Amino acid sequence: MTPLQPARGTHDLLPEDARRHRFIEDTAFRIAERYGYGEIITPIFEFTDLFTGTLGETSDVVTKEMYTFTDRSGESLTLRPEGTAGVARAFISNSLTTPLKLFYRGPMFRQERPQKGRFRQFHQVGIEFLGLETPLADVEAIAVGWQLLRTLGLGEKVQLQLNSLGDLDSRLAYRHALVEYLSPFRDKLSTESLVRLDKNPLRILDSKSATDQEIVAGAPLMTDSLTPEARDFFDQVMSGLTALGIPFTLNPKLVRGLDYYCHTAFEFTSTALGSQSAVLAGGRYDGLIARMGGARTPGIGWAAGVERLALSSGCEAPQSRPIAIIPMGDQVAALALADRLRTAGLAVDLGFSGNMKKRLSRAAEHKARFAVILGEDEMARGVAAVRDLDATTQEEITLSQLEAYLLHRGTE
RNA sequence: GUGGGUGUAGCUCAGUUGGUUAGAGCGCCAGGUUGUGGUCCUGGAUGUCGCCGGUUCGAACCCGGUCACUCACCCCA
Repeated sequence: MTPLQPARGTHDLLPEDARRHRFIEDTAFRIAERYGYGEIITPIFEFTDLFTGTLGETSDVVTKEMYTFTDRSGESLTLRPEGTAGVARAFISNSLTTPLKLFYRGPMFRQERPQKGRFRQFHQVGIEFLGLETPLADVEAIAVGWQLLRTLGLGEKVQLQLNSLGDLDSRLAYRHALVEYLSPFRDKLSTESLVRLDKNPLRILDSKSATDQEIVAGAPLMTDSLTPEARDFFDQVMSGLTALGIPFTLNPKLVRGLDYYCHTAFEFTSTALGSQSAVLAGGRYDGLIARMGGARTPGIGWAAGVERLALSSGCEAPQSRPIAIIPMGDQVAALALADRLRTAGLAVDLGFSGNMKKRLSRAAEHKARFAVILGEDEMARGVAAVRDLDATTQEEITLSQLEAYLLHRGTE
């Protein structure tokens, strides 16, 4: 028998963590809604080809991290490693029309070695804005992310890095220039980067090897290879961000992991996360949907890691405040009272064990707002002591009025 | 996938050069006490010392393997 523990890189979310998790997701959706986004829920697994065809042959996500399996009918299926491919597929499958703003959330799966802020089943929230090619769409999409981070209390802890990958022509030109520059350094580059030189040279830019960085320091800048059109697009994105008061820093070495990105690439990084610093990242992917076989449809989007947001934000998820009922006498009567209050929509914390003090302190731990003490004396007199745990005041209420009283106070 | 660190009670951790029935604090449970926000007192339960194998008269301790966690690389949100 296997040990009773969760599979590697997966976790149980206990109530306290789950509350934070849901709060982050809900906050993200609430904010996206203000920008006109609607939620889309796509399947957690898709045909394997969807991912191999769209994410890029060179990405590790495809080549060695996917949870791929064959079902009983012999179909190759894959647990989604990210959200955009599924949303794009849904856009085509359902013949949706643009402009379209879609929000998604849910689990993603990658078989990586777990570490801080990185898990095999992790959760993302994300948005996709389809159909507009204007740089203002990029600005607005980034604004959604910025609002989210600020709302979660991360405004000060996070930095927006911005770059442009340019259009296809710009990209090819730059790739060429970069390879040309790097080739003379072949014997000095790290072995990883040597592989990347052929496979995905842009990746060398964000290599963490010190010697690579020295070499890269003198490399031509991506922004210098932009076509005039791409340059203009990027300028408009920057001026838009400035107009909205969103601070950013240019990072000409910022690269996107997945193949389908062009033009705007951005990444909000947090210092609270060790080496997994990207907390919300995305970019423009004008070629993706056409490449999948749909009509040519530009798009911009981002995804944020819920666990990473939870790790770096100190935000407190609001908690419901129950009414604590402390029956010292007739417990059946207390149970009935609690049930009536619950039917009326109030949260009630009913404890049967421990002495008065213990129950009161437990009520405080559970963030109860009121404690209703049903002592034998009081019940004999037909009253209950209602203690306001915030104000530490207390008054006696007759049992017949108790329900109305709590309903009134509990919703004020 | 590669490298480092760590695995002892629910949690945080002690545990001497290998030596009897493996400990503490906190938490938990029961009872008592104090009627009004963590009190105090008494009592109690809980461990295959991560797992498997080896060395040894004897292993929580030494060795090998394995699993898990963790940090970094790779990659990525």
